[in-house]
Amino acid sequence: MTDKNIKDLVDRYIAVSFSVHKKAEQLIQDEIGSGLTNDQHYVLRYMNKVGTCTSSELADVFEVKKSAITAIITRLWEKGLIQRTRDVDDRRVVYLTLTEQGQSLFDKTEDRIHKLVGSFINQFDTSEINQFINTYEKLNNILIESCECRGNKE
Amino acid sequence: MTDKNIKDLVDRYIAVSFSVHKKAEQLIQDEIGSGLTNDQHYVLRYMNKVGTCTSSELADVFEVKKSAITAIITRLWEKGLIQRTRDVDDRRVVYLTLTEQGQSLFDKTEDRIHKLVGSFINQFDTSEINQFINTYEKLNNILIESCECRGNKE
DNA sequence: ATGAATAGTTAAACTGTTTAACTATTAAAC
DNA sequence: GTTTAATAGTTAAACAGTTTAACTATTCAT
Repeated sequence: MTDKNIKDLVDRYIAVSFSVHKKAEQLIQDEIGSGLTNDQHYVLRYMNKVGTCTSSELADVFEVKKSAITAIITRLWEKGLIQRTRDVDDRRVVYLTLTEQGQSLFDKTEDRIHKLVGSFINQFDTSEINQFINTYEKLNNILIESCECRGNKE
Repeated sequence: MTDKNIKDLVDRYIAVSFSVHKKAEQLIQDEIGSGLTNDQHYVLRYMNKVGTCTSSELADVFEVKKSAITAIITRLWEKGLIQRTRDVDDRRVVYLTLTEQGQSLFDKTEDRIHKLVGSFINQFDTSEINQFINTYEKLNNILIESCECRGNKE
């Protein structure tokens, strides 16, 4: 591949990924309403998936420091969306779970997001979607490997 | 497509796009060094592309309010990377350009980024890259249309 | 039993963001 | 022409998210 091709590809990729990222965040923001930020929504999403987790686990998953998680968790906790429960055996550990309110908020939002996504994927055929997400995941693996080589463990 | 398929697709897409976004930002951060944030780099990138621009233009391009641009521009200006020049005809307007220092910093960084990207795209064949970015751009257009329908002009 | 490691929090500092008020300037209406 | 609108940009206050560094409390290891 020539240098110019690489340059064009970089420009094109940065432009489209910026725009898609921005638009997607905006659409999600519309669905979750003004009471929650996107990042807070992603935390609820993860907790919905795994049921119970800890701050350290969230810091690993979202690739940020634990103190960043504390800030987000505290805000969700103040909104009454999550619960903090100390482990009785290892009293350093705090288990995080969705409250009923948090669960029902997430469920409602997720419904709307699924409807929205449904309306988008009608416009692609299945093979195009599969091809796209496969390449995306392949790119992800290459980036992960590259980050590990460079010692960017997190 | 079934509801479960949609759910799986949403989960898979969110996971991979989060991870790729994070890794890409990290790799770019490694290349641009600690003196600059990613957002600041993207502003330099745009200015390198167009030569001269205004704050209002940047606000349009990056889809943020003008005051957010002022903050970023001021930080780049304090680092001596960009120049502010008042228009002599319309004295409300301030033209923004890269200083020599800003240009040379961007050029050096861009070289390294191109080398890095070059090492990645070796691992895909051309048709896969084209297919991927075409679908990505198609998705972008769908999202743009959807945002416009909902009145999210910016 | 002491010292090291772990889980989580707190505080300070910073970037990026929005809203709202403001200045300065230009354009439009009359 | 003067007054009114709109435009370009900045400033200030407030907030979310982030990191670093110091700290508490607890558990593990030797």
